Amino acid sequence: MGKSIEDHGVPKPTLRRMPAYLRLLSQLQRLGDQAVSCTRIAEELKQDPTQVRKDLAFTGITGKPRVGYDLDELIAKIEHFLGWDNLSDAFLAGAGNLGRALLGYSGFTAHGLNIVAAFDTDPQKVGSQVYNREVLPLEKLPDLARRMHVAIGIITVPAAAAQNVADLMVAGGIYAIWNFAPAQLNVPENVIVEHEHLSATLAVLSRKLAQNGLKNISVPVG
Amino acid sequence: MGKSIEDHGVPKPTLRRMPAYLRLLSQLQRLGDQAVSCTRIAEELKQDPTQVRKDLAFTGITGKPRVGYDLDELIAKIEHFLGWDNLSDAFLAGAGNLGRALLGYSGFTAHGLNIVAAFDTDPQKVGSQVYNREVLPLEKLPDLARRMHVAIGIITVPAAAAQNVADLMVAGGIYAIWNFAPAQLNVPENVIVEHEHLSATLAVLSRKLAQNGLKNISVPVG
DNA sequence: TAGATTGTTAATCGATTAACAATC
DNA sequence: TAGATTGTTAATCGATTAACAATC
Repeated sequence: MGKSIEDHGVPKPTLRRMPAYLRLLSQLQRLGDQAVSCTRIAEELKQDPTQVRKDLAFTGITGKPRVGYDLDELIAKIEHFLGWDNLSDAFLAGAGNLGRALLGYSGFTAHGLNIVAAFDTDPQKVGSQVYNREVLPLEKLPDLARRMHVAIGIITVPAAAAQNVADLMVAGGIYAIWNFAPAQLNVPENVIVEHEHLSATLAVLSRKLAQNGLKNISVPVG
Repeated sequence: MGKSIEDHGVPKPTLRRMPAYLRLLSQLQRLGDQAVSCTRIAEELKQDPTQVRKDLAFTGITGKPRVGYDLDELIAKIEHFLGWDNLSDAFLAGAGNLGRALLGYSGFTAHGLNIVAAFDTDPQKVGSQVYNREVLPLEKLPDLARRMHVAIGIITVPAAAAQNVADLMVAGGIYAIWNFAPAQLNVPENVIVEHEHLSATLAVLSRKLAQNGLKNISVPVG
């Protein structure tokens, strides 16, 4: 409901495929390739070549018939398209195992994400350092977010605490939330929320398993 | 390409919405409600009522006009539909922070998932216990998987190691893989793979941010 | 009964795939 | 040149949303 006026109608599936392109392209770049065709990309990623071509067209790239796309240029265009060519600061709430995993992942800076601090309510955790980031008391989040102009909030707290954390983030002027808690979040319209709902993926996996399970087991191995 | 013969055409988006229904329904159950209407569900989850009705119809439930669906029955039907009413054993490879987060999450048993052991190559980790699960050497995975008839493999290793781990899982007869590594996996056709690609979600978030960012910042707060 | 809700068919919307002319 | 590949338009497919009769 109400797509942004600024969004030039990029399909969400297209956006979700972009990182896979980027990964493959970086590999090819490391191998010393200069150019790449949609045909090649499609083969490697087991996708439809036309789909790849349409996806890439959204970045504004222009290719050469019989050659394909310039690799360096394509990578730059995709990174710019996603806004991964400049960093946004982020606060992470919930310094448990999942939070630590995200804090410890070094790949995010290449994805435009710079987690600058973590927050928790646990006095045992507050004051400690996790992968060179300070763990601060949760109640300080709104004030600090506002003062540091932090754009992104990452929620890795238990489901029961998620809405409260989201409220604090919104209060601090954060307007993009990446939510890992299995909970619905109610936020103002202008705040972007993307959910990482593990249970959604698990539902697909479970259902396929329940459907295919018997078939697979009944096939003799030797 | 080649949808399973056994899959009675359930749309993937429908499957992905099921866990959210289940969460809401359990909440209502705890509040003591006996029945629930699609209208109600749609309102709570901010969805279209017709869509909810269609989704629920896949579970085989029948409702009563003016009343809705019996809450207990609906929960049972969804759980059965997803195969969450009986447990599947799973092996987890990669006992880092993310692996630990999954091992420590107690909600999976309610989602049909029983992680019985973890595997790692790090001698420091091997032999230890993580949330009551033994951490075993990775090379033992195939043999153990086969002997224990483990159906599901969870990959939480770095991207560079993911394909090798997938190969070991397939060698052990595992036929459903839940992949958290930012890597493509090549597996035989009959093996189910579902990816938890954080970068895909991040791409959507980043793009929206890049598009809406200026607009949001320019709106005065007071 | 009146009216809220179900179940289902039809219309719309959006994404994928196919077809094909243009080009290097 | 011949032919692989791009760019784009048209056709298909699948999911969402609208419309509406049936029902309790």
